[in-house]
Amino acid sequence: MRIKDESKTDLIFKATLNLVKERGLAGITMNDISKAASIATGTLYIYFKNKEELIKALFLECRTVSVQHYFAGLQEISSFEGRMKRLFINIITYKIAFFEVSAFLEQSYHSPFVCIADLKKKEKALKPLFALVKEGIEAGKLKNADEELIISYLFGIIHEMVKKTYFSGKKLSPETIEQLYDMFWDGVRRQ
Amino acid sequence: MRIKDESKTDLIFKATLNLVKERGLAGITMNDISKAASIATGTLYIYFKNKEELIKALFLECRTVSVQHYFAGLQEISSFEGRMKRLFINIITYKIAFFEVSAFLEQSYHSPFVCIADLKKKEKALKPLFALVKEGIEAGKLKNADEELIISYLFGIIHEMVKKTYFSGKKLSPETIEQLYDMFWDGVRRQ
Amino acid sequence: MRIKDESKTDLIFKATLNLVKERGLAGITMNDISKAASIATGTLYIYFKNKEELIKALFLECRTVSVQHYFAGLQEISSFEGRMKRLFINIITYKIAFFEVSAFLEQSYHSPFVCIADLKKKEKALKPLFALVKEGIEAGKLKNADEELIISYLFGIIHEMVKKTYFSGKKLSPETIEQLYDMFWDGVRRQ
Amino acid sequence: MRIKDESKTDLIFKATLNLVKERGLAGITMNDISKAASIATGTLYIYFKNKEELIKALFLECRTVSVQHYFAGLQEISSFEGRMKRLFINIITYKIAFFEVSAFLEQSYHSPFVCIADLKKKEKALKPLFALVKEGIEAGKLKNADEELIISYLFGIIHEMVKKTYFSGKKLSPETIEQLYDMFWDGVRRQ
DNA sequence: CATGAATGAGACTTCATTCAT
DNA sequence: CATGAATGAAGTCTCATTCAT
Repeated sequence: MRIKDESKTDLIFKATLNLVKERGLAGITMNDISKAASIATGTLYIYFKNKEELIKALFLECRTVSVQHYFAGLQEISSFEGRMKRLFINIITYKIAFFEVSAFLEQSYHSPFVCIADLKKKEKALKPLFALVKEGIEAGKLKNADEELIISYLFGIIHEMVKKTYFSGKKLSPETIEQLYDMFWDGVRRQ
Repeated sequence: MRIKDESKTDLIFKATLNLVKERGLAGITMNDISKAASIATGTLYIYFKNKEELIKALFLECRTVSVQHYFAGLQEISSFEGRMKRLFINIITYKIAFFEVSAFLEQSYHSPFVCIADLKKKEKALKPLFALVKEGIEAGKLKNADEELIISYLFGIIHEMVKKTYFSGKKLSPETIEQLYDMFWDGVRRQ
Repeated sequence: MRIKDESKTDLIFKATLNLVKERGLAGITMNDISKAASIATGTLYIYFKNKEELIKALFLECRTVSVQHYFAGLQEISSFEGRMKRLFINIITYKIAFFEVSAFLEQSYHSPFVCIADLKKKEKALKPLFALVKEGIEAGKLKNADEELIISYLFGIIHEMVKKTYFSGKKLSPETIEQLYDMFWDGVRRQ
Repeated sequence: MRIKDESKTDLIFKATLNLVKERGLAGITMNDISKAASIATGTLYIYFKNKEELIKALFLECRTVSVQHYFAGLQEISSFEGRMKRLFINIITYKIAFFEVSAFLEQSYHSPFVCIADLKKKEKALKPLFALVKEGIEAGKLKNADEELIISYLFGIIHEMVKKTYFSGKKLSPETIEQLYDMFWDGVRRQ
């Protein structure tokens, strides 16, 4: 018999992400996905109970993978400032490079597929980020604001830039990233 | 006669905005809208050719009204710093108060309903904002960055905060707005 | 607007009964039903939430109508024997004339559509029959057996005969009915 | 090798009968059957060309086995009355004990799987029963009615009782069987 | 032979749109 | 204009059957 190939899950995920990037979460059908993944419609239902489960699974996968990239290489850096910058660069670089993931996550929040319980888990995944911010505040390096406020500020800057970059069709130069980081940093550092 | 028309259009718009806020643009049907607006399905098609036109019209309406609020009372302020701050407060206050408008606009960008031509007009509507930023740069008050970069920075911060506020279910205190503005301002002012 | 025509429910019911008679409950699709009723598929879903509800509603309708026919004209007859015979004739005549109803009810019992709760209500509908049998027993005219036993005996005889008649393609002559009734009566009367 | 085959066929048959008893013939899939039989779906198709063949084969098997039970021990009884009673008891006892077989046969008649040709063979299998009834009529012991009428009467009584017993969840006591037989016998014997 | 993943036709159901009233 | 029942194309999902291992 053919062995159930878990790499097929990946195939399906990739096809879905590409379609969502192009047409939006609202505009894709199970038929679209199966065709994009070069498999039969019925096969989708071997790997996922229904459309909702497929989207939910993809959502969780995207979030997990995203967060892993965010924190890559961070523990090797000693200075707080270095880690902050590396984190910023990590996030924006990843979100640009894998815009489909970024776009999918964004749209999932407003979809009927992802429930609040799933969203709650996000904060857990971002704990190291909270810790880093807390460390900065306590060390007197960041403004004495609510951690969540600072994190919203961080992601807000990045999200908007990533979107703008994608829709403009241009590349994001290292210089622009540097400029953006400077704005971020000047905004949060204690002055 | 004309008055009756407009009031019904408004009714439809309001119903749609509320539904989108609750279920997302992907999850609403023409039937949902007509029920929420307490009119018959067929009546929708008297006022709008089809679903796409309805969404598009609502999109344009939302954008126009939004921008009007953004710039309200701005010309009465003389100092650049004052106008910048007032603009920031205007935008975030409006987006919080009319989250349904904000959420709808956000989702429309990724929908199959709003085309690129429609989006292009946005920049036109935001011209006064571009002018203000340009003025700040030329006056040496803002960092010497690309105007679009600064505007992305501005909206990024606000969008994220607005979303966070809505989903947390809490109110946004004037103090927090003040804090957020400080971060914004420290990020963009020339230092 | 077109007024929701409750006679359409009847149209759907009749189409369904005919199809079930010909192909069995297992072999019919919503598409089949809509075509047989000369309406669009979607229209079915205006009148019934889904296939299960359609079948269930038809089941209840068939049972109600059947029982009404069983007891027609019974109260005009004074003698117990007369009422018993009239009932027997009523039932077998109705089941032959409306074989589609009879067949549908039979098949519904074994379908995934009709639940036990629905079946329970049957006994309530047949109460007058139980009363008649009880009367006969207490008057010493029927064998002193459990009422349910006697009623099973009654329906068993009829059901089998009705099926046999339909599948043979022949008519059931009054003489044969008479013969069958004699067998029934000799079986139940106290001797 | 051949033995292994037959044991698997049996396994499939038993699984199918159980499922039909629980969910009805309409509600079972090849997947259900394979799971209930603890084999792979593909294996089903080694033993049966397709679903129709499986059901048809099971139908024929059930009928053959049923009839064997009906006539078991009959030739050892000398009196007509004794044989008649034994037959009645045999049939009802078997149908109660193997209700799944009884239910399956009943439902098969109305299914798209069993064709008329298959049904015709039934009468052949029941020839000894026809002979017995004929003997009774000619000996002046049974009413002078059509043999088929008497046989319908016999099976009708039994079928209804068997169904009632199963759905009530209770056991059928020997006394009740005796009572039912008395009703049957009083109904058919010449008086 | 046995397996069960893969297939895709066809079932059930939804929903944008039309139309008779 | 307003209505909402009717439509049917298109979506989601199931399941008998095939096939690579």
